[in-house]
Amino acid sequence: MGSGILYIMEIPSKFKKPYNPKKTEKRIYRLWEKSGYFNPDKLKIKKSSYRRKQRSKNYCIVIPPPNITGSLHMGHALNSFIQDILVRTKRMQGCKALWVPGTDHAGIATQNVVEKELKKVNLTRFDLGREKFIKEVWKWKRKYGNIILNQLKKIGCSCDWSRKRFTLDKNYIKAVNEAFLHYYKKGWIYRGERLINWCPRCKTSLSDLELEYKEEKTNLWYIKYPLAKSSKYIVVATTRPETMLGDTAVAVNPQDKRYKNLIGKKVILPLTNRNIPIIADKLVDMEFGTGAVKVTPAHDPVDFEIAQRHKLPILKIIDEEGKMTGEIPEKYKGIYINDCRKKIINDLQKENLFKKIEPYAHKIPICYRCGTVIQPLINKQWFLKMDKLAQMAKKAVKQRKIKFYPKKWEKIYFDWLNNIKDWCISRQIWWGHRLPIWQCQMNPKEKYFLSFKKPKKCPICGKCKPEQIPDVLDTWFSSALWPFAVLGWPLRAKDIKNFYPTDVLVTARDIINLWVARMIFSSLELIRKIPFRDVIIHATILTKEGKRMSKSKGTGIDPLELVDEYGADAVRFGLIYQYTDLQDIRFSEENIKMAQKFCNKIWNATRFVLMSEPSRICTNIEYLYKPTKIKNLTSADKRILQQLKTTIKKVNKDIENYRFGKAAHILYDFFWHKFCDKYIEASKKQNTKETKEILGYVLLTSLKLLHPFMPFLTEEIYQNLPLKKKELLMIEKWPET
RNA sequence: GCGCGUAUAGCUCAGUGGUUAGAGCAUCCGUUUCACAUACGGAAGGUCGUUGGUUCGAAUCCAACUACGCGCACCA
Repeated sequence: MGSGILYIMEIPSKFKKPYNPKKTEKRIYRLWEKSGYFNPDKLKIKKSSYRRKQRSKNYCIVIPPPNITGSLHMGHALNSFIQDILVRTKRMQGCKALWVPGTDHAGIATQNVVEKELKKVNLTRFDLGREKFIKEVWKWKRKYGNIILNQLKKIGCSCDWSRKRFTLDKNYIKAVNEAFLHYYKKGWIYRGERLINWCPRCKTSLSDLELEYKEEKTNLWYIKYPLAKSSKYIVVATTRPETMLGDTAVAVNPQDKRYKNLIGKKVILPLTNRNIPIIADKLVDMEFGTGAVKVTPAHDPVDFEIAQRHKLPILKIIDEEGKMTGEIPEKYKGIYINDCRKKIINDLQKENLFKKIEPYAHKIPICYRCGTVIQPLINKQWFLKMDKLAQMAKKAVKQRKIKFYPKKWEKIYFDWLNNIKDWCISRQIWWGHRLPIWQCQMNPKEKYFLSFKKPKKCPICGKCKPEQIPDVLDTWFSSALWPFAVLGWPLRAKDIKNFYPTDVLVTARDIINLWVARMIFSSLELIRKIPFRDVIIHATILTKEGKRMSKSKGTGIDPLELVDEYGADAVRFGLIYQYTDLQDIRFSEENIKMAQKFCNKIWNATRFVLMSEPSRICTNIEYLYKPTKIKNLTSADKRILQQLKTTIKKVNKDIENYRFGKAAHILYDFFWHKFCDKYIEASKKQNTKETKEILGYVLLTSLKLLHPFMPFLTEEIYQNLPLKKKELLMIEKWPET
């Protein structure tokens, strides 16, 4: 194994100019794709001290599937950079590293986008009908659904595209059916009449997690409810006077001395002349309003709970369109809630039934997909029992089988699971996984059965033609299966055997419960394994002013525009340089500029190494790994080799502990200030053979360490180094210490 | 209402008990000799949110307060 020194007369001409990412990135990405090494099946397992530390020879991350309606924003970019750093590092460390890409059909979000398109030509989904509408959505998906995945290629993501998945693929549907069947057999799926969140615009139910809240400035109306057979009255305070039409009681706190002698008496509900009781319930807050609350069981979650306890009648007075309905005076029927409110206020005023009206601000729930005010209403829906699943999910994190980074986010997880309610899994939209539930048409009672195919004969009555219920599953029901469904479950797939549980999940804090928690219990229940060992919750990227980046407000920054201006590596390094454990990152473009300069610095340092006189570089990679043959070292030589060793150790540790920002700082400091400022300067004075060799060695080792962070630049340089045995930096051996 | 997080240079952030508190960007001054002016050398810039406490010693630990952000809530 000789020294393998190659004397070169001229450096590649491209190094004479500054680094040009635009001319490089596409070509390098094609080179990687052509190599096939994004697919771990093509990788050879390498001996490496790092590989031995790994739990298995395989390493796997599944991407949080972006919605097909999505286009890359800063959050996606940060999310993807982290995953790519991990996968690229593990690949170089000798693992069969797999990063599975894919997209989510995103039920309500996608349906809304296509509905908006239809609206432009004055059509609604109901005009088209279910079948035609779904065809339109597929058409839309084929046209736009892959945009975001192609954007991931532009920022250098090394996903295995041959394993790309979509939540409505044939095989994915099998997984969803299998999961449904499993829960159904256990008796955990049931149909129930409950108070649910209803979006009158999307015309579907929503789970609690799918709500957002916005501040509403309104009034608190104090309404007099006359006592029956008396001239006295009790005053109730409300923000929604129109719901009084559905009141079936007035409730007070049992401890409240003011009302003690009224409990059990009746009041006459104004405008309707119905008699309703005054009841006592501990949920009533004596401090709020008058301490007496009107109870509208069909349209308020707390009132519903009170009604169940006291067996009160439940009067539904608001329908799925957001209009007044039911047993109410004729003049209010069929009008929208807001108009009805005005009418009611007017009518109550006429009868002098307001004690007072005071301004009041509170938060009201809105739909997370369209922003429409949510109507709580009573409705028959399908639910999944959560008690056992929640227990399992809690246990796995408590026993540290799954760890959150940073740990503080576990609290949000536990808080939700501790107060869990059964999961309403049915949605009244059309785009999604249809519930495999069929209804017998003969029986006057509601009878249902499960079937994945159209049944020839009704198994209940034996006569009728059963019909499948129209509902689809909550999008998050299918997303919850993602990590194992993409690897081939429920089949006994090789990938499941080799890559499951996956190693790490990288995501943002807003879907800890919506998605992460549900993956955990789904995996534990359905395949008796955790879905991943570590959960990285990264910061949210805000504007410099600390505001949320939003397209509609024009505060968003398009990462691809940054890539266009500074190059993908600069965006990657600049963003990761800012990575911390904080909940937010205020984005500053200055860091991207810094990284761009850093790219150029590396480029120029390479030029120096290549043209240092006599122009030569070690050509034998083995030789370069361990410059043991180098003797006669100066103190500068020894120092830089020691500093390099320390840098490798620190970078390893920081990547291992998911401290990516710190790793970037260390690499920056080492390369610029220790290697360039000090050692390169020193090398100019000590023009020895050893120095030239150390220059090459330090450069190549630095390129390897930098590759997960800035893959394009480092690969491009590597491809132009005069090395004898050269393949791709992407699969080069990670530096050992 | 309850809980969590943050507050350090003009800006974005490092820095968790120990000499004169750091980086990048921005500012000012100087330098184009041969890797790089996307560079190099230098300067200026901070009562480390406020108040109190623990300690020989606090940006760092504790408490309260203020501001901003986030999450949850039974927001009638």
